[in-house]
Amino acid sequence: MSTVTDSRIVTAEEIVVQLTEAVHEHRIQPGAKLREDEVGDIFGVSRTLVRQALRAMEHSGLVRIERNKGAFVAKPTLKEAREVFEARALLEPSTARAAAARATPQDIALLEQHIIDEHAALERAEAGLALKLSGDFHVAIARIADQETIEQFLRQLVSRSSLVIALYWRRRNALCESNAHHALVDALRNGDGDTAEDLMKGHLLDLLSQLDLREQVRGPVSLKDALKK
Amino acid sequence: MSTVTDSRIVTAEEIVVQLTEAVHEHRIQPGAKLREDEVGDIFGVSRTLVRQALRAMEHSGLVRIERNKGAFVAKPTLKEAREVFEARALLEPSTARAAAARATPQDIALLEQHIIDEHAALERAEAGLALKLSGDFHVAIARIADQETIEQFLRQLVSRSSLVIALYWRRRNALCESNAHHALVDALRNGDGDTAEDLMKGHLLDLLSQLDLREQVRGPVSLKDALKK
DNA sequence: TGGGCAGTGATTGTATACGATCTTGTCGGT
DNA sequence: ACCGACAAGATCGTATACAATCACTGCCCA
Repeated sequence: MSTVTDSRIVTAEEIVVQLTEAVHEHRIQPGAKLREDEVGDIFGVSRTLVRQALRAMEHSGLVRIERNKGAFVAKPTLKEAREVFEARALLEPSTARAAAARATPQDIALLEQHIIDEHAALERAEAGLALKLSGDFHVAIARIADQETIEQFLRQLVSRSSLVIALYWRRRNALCESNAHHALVDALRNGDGDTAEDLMKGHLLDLLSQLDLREQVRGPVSLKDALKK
Repeated sequence: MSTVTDSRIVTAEEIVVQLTEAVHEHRIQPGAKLREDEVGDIFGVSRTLVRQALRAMEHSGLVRIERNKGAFVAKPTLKEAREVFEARALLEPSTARAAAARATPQDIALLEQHIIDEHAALERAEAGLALKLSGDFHVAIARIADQETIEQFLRQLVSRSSLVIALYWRRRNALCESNAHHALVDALRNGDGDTAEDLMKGHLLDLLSQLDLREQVRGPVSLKDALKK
């Protein structure tokens, strides 16, 4: 089966979702080229819709488009990586506090199911899926806080975080232990905003500490970059 | 002159900039329809580029696109209006602090020129232009802080703020007195991060207090909206 | 007289076609 | 043998063409 979605209505948004998932789950590596014809063939649509999708992903920072060159999965620099987590540190703690004040039992149940799914993915050694679910968890909190604007920003930041993790994660084995997530859910259930805010702040710092943002030893983008001088 | 830019290379980005400016300066009202053919004729390009531009503006929240209906300048609801300023309250104070630690004499000079331009626009009774410049001032601070990610978010938030102001501004005459901006520049010049952060926080609260976010009494966009039922 | 319904024009959605630009491979000169 | 110019192929950028959908008008009928 060459086409992912046979006999289905494929919209640009659908392509964005599928590609985004693939990037989140690290099935497509940062720097990978996304040729318009190729993607179009896979989804069974013309380049028109593919271009729309790629532009959308460029706006959310997941894809970089170079004129007359094409679209590539973004490769955040060290600076960008730091900026992403700095922005998250500004947005998420307050949002967690707001979520604690609004979380309904249904919300809590949803988050708990989320954690279960995450564990299951880890046990099946599907690290990519687990990472994606972990990101969704953070977005879900913004949704519970009923902050659509921040949720939208956070979606972008979580996406870029996934790229950062693909590039700068220190030890591949130990994925973010969801103890932090568990504790957060507890705080939300109790409506304890102070604790939720602190836990979120700590959780983000913890994530950051597991990244290797000191020196760029990682493989260079292009040969030109690698060999210049 | 029917075309804004005769004998010039017009790119999608150019269209975004021009349209965005027009919205910022309130020359296009929230809710206004942006027909693809019409915009295309004005800029002398085909609908392809116009669609690209409108999609981009949709992503930044300045335009809302309804399938098979067309693109409209966004009309933030009361909730969205509040969210915009809540998000700014989270991002900007810290950013002002960071800017205070990094601002060079050139940066300060740039901001001061900004304030002068703003005053000049006010004296010429060009309220729209003054508003746009005022927004640029906030973005400039993020740039000084060297936070590209936050700068990008802030650009969107300032855009939407412009829409919010168009819809919910209480008294049309008194535009944001740039005393606040002046004091901020002073703090930045002195490298006083604490003061800069506090001033920014107060400035945003001040802006918010000048909005009428209680009830939506404002006039509807189209006759149909006005007369339905 | 008022509501439903089909026809028509206008507008958007998607695909295709053509031109521009970059990359790559080859050939001739030095 | 090496370097530069040129040509062919691939890929992207923009315009145009056609299909789908929507809004509106005018008609018909209760």
